[in-house]
Amino acid sequence: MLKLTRKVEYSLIALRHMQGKSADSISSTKEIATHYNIPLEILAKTLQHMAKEKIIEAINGPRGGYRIKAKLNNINLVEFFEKVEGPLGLSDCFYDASCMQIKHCNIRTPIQRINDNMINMFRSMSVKDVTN
Amino acid sequence: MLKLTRKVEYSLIALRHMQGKSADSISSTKEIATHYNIPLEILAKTLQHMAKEKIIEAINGPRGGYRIKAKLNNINLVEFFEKVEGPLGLSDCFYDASCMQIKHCNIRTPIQRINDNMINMFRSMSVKDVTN
DNA sequence: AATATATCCGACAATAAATATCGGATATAA
DNA sequence: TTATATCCGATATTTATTGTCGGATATATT
Repeated sequence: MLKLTRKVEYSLIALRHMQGKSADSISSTKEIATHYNIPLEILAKTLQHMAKEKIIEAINGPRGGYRIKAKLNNINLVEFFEKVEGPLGLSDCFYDASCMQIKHCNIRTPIQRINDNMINMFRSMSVKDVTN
Repeated sequence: MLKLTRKVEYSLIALRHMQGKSADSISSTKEIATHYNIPLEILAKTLQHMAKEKIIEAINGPRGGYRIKAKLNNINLVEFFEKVEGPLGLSDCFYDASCMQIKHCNIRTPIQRINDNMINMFRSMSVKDVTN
């Protein structure tokens, strides 16, 4: 529990990889996948997703690939995680009402407090803090 | 991602339930399961596990059940999560060496930093902070 | 002593979430 | 025109979580 997903890990690996090169140089999916031992198709999807979210931009065609588009120090980790994986929360009940014990639940408020702490912690870090 | 498991949620619900009663009164699995709409067998396992970890103690036989044994303000959330669910970490590689890109991984250290922040945050809260 | 109620516990089954694969499309540099 | 790259929906596989079953042991009550 409390794990990041591979999608998030692969996204961060890719961003850090691009970050290490000159600003407008282009990295292809294959280049990144082989270098870090990531399944090509998965990484492809992950990068396409980030492109759709305007974090990176795609260049089509041969010699194409991706390069960083957004200012990574302007994206905090909550925003980033939500762009890549969707809503964030220790329990589903914070963004999805359906729960068997919604009426009797005695830990919703306490867990909400922990959740807030966690969110604040992630919000205090930018993507650049991770990729630098 | 970054979710608590039901096992943890059920454990906290049960503890908070017991916390709300006089110190030596006993709560049976059935009582808790029906009140909070938790599958009986799952809750049974969860409570047995907490008993083995000396967080609660079991009283056998009819009119038996469980009551709180440990000082809940002496158990921080990292200890608690690890007792209930095992090792804690944003990625497996912090406690399990096997990783495809262990050699080339470029985000291990950055993620370790986030991980440390998260651990510190959980360590600063006691179980009692949640169940009170 | 018999009975009913409770915990105990290993093995297994079902479900859900995450991870990975496939097939075929479109874009474009050379 | 060709080769290389992104694009993207559908689907399969794997893993982790969640839940079920069967039968054992302990003990208060009658």
